[in-house]
Amino acid sequence: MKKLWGLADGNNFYASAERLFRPDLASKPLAILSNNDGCVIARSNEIKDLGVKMGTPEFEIREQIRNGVIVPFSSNYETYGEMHNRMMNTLSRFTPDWEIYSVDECWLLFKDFDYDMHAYGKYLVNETWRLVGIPVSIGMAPTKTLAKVANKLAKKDKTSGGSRVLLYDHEITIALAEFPVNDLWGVGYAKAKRLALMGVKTALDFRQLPGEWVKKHFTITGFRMWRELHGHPCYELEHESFNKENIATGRTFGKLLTRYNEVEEALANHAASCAAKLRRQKSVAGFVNVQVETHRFREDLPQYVNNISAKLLQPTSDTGSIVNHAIQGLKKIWREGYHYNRCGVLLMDLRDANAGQQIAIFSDHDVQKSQAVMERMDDLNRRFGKNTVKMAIQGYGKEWHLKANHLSPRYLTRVADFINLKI
DNA sequence: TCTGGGGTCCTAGGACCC
DNA sequence: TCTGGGGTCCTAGGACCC
Repeated sequence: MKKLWGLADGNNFYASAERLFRPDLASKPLAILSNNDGCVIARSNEIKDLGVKMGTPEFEIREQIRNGVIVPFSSNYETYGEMHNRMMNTLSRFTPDWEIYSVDECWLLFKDFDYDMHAYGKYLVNETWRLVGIPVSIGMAPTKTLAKVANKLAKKDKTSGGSRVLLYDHEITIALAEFPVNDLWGVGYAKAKRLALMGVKTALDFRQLPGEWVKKHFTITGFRMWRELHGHPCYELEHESFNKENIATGRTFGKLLTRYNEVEEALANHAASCAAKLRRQKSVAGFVNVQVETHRFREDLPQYVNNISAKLLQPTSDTGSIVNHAIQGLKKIWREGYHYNRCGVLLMDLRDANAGQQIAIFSDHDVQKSQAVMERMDDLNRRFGKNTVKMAIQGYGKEWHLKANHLSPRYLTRVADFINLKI
C-alpha cells in the first residue's frame, strides 16, 4: 500500500497567532518573549530578516523595541493554546490518520492516495488559512524524516504555495544533495560538531555513509535517521497514550530570591500546578523531585544547584500531599546565603489513577475524601479561574512572580478580553 | 542589570544476583 | 576475601526536540 507522510505546521506560529488579532502589525517585525520576558522564543519573518536569532536576550533588542522598530509580546499561552486546538481540528479533517506532534505541528498519514498530492497540499494550506487564520506549510514524503525535509523546503521556496512533495527517488536525491545535514530532524549540537569534523556536509553525504558504520558511531538513533533518509520508515503514527510519563513545573523567579519563605511559596505553587496537571490526565505520581538553582550567568555570585527525590507514602494526585512532600524536599536541600534564580517540581513514576490504588497506610475513606475535595477544587478553579481555591502555603506574596510587560489580551479565553465588533 | 520551559529517548555504569 | 562471566534493574546524565 502506498503511504505518504505529511508534516503540517504553522509558520511562525506564536507570531502569527498574535498577528491574527492585530492586523495593523501585518508587516512589522514581531518578537515573542519567553516567560519572564527573558529572551526571544518566536519571530515573524520580518524580524528574522533583521538578523534577530532565536534565544536572543531581550536586552539586546531593547533599543529597537523602544524606538518602535520591533514589537514585543510576552508569551500568551492561553491564546496560543486555543489557536492550537483550532488548527489541529482543521488539519485533522484531511485524513483519518493524524497525530499532534507539538504545539504547532501535526503529522498526517495519507494511504492509497490516487490524486495529485501537491495540489492537495496547497488545498490544505488554503483551507487552514481560510478557516483558522494561521498560515501553514506542509511537506510530504515516504518517511517522517523526509517529510520534515519537504516541509522545510516548502517554507523556503516562495513559489511552492506552502506545499512540497518528495515522492520519487530522483527528486529525494536532488533535494538531499542541497539540504544541510545540520538541518535534519535528529541532528543537534553534538552530532553537528562530529559530522563537520568528518566533512559530512549535506543530508545526501550522510545517507551515502555505510549503514553499519553509522550504527556504530551514531548509535541506534543515528541509524534510524539514516534508514528514514533511504525511505524505510522507522517511526510510525503514535495514536493514543497521550498521558505524560513525567510532569514538571518550574520557573525562573522575577528577581533573585534569598529568603526561604519566598522560595517555599513559589515551590508550593509549582507543586500545586503539577498536581492539577496530574489529575487532568487522571494519573497519580509515585515520586516527587524538587530542584533549586542559583543564577548560572552571574559569575560574581556563589553557585548552588541541587535536586532531591522523595517517594510518596502512596501514589497520589492530592495537592496537599504533593505540596507537603515537595516542601520536605526543599527543606533538605535548602542552603542559606545563596541568591536563588529558579525552583521546580517534577512528578515521576506516574500511573493510572484507577489501576489498583494501594491501601497501605491510608484507609479508603481518606482516599475518597481527598478525591472529593480535589474534584471540588478543580471544578471551582475551572469555573472561576486558576487559583480561586488554593493551599494557604501558596500565599499571596508576589516576590517570585514573572515579568510579563507586553502581554496581549486573552482574546479567545477571557470574556473581558473578547473583541467587540461594531456592525 | 538583563539569557525559557517542558518533554522523550537512549546509554553508560553501578548494584545486585547467580 | 578473592576469583569471573553474564544477566537484570535502576538511575543519572547526555542529546535532542519544539
